[in-house]
Amino acid sequence: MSTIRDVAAKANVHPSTVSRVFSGNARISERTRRRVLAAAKSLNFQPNAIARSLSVRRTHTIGLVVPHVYTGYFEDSFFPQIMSGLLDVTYAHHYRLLVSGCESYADEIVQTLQILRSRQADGIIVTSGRLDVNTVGELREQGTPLVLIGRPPDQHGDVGWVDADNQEDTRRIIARLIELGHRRIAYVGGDPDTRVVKERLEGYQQAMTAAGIAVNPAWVDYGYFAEDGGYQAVGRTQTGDNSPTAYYAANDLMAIGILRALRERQIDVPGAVSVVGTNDSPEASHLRPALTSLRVPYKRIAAIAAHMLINAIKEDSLPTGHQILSSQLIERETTAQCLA
Amino acid sequence: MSTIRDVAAKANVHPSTVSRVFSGNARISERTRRRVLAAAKSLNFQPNAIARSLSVRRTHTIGLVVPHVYTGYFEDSFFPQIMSGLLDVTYAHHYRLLVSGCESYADEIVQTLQILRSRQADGIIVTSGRLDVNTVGELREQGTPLVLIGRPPDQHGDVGWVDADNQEDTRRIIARLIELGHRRIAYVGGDPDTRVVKERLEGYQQAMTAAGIAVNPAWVDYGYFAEDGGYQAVGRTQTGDNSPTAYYAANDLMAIGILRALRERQIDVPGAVSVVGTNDSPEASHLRPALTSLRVPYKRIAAIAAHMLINAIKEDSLPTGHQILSSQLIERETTAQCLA
DNA sequence: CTGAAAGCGCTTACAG
DNA sequence: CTGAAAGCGCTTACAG
Repeated sequence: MSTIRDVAAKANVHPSTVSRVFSGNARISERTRRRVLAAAKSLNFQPNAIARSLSVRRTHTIGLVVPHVYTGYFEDSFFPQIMSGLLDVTYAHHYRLLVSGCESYADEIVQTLQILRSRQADGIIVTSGRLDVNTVGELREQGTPLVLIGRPPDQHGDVGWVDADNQEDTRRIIARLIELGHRRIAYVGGDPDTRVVKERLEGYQQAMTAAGIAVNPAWVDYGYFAEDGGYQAVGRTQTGDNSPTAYYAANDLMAIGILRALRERQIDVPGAVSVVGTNDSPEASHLRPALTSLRVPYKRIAAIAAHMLINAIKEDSLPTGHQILSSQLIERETTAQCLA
Repeated sequence: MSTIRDVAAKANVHPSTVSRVFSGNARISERTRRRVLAAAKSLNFQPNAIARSLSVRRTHTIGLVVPHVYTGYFEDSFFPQIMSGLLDVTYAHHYRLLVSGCESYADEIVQTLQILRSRQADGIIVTSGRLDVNTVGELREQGTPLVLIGRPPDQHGDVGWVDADNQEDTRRIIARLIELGHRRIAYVGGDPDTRVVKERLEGYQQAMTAAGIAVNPAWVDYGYFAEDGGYQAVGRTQTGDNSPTAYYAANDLMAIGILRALRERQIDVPGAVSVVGTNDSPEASHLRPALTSLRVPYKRIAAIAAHMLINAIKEDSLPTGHQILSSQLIERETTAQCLA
């Protein structure tokens, strides 16, 4: 592999001149530019990006750590959409994405810190929904640009972040179910330690309260984002007179589990019970009955996050400010008027 | 951000000593190791990975370029599974993944070459199913480790690669359909310029020929991996007496389109027509009727590819050899005895 | 076991 | 516009 010196020798110029023609922003006479380019071409030369990074202290790379061991993480529409949004804007800015796996929540933080401290990326996108106050503080201490997908703990409101309007979106869905005549409505969350799940629960309670409905604690359940979790939730909630006539699930996989459990019990959907999922994953529209689902704009969220991050990197500042995006309820065949 | 010199000063040793305690493999007295570690900790020091990479000429990173603009690419199970397999083994070897987007086939090659030539990664995984002879040659000329997911052109059989046994898998499926009594069987491929699509077509023809069935050219169609492509293929093939009683689709999305078209035409599945998809995507099992599909072990394929690549990198050689994995037909509710 | 020096392959402020 | 030099932050062969 040839270096800038080989090219310089061949073109009969100083290495710094070669550097200048490749860095693009220096004034170089057309004649020597041509000579250098010809020499470079004949040697199949391309500048070593690592050497350049060391010199300019910028890698043109943004980091992302993904929990590669969580089954379902990759099948859920969250990850692909995030990836797609991130790639859209990194690509447009000639950035690359440095991805690390991680095998637990704790490790997710370790990997994130490692990427930042070892300067492998100019900044990082953090998607963990379980960040606590201390972790965010530690992350910020690195002085490296950072933007969160999801809401930070209140003490760190000034970090850059972008999120869906989880609480309000859920409130609206529940209000809609109430409008359809439902009163016994179940909330099936994912991992209860997760911010998004708590926010959605808030929205649920808010809507119920606003309608003057006392929430039965038995209607609040957690399926940890798994198909079987949704299935089990039905077993725990369909217990007689007080059984829910509608389910809101915090992802589609759980909604699918709920549908399966209801089918087994010969409970008609949407005749007897309505079901709403979240994320509008590809299968939602292909199911029979087609699943009503909340379409969360993850791709746009990720794109905005990447924008914030890259802008901050370019102007050598830390990202601040935030953006909150609304989701759209796609009503299909699993929701209907309550006849109970 | 502190450097090795700051730590050295604080610990009262030479920078090279600090380097040695962090690189791990040099003999250092317990006493100075402790001193150095303490100094490092108090300064929140972590070695700059870029500087290290430049020095050791190794980035501990492997490259991947993904066509981020193709709609459906991220939703198809191919990408998430590849990602997951890659992450599994890169993580285990303390490697990271450098991901670049690309916006066309030509650009895919450009980005790949760029990553290799600029030495941003120690090696690269190439997933393009459209590599021609020249491109593979050019890629190899870089002298950088490279492994293909998918089969290379015949002239480059010695490059490292791993693939599913596309032809044989498809042959087996078609033979199975024939065993069920089907004779008018349609093959709905994706992009006809793609190797995998050609290989599957071979398998299809092989099975038909072996059973003494003359292939009607009208039964061979292409849906470009899109739902609507599958839908359209039904319109073009269901044309009277010679209409297929079974469809094999090269991905599930097209199979779903086929199911939709058949439903619209009130053609019963699997009573009148059988349908087989490919990839066993998450929705396959959630559809009604549940889709029979070929489960291609992409995750394992990717993991093996990453292994080959990292091994080659570690022993400073170029990957050669290949592995071919069989897929499994998951028979569900869309296939049955032919009653026509 | 530790230090001093040269080098990895670029960039860029300083001269001219 | 171009050259010469110093520097980015590490590693490692060479001495001792």
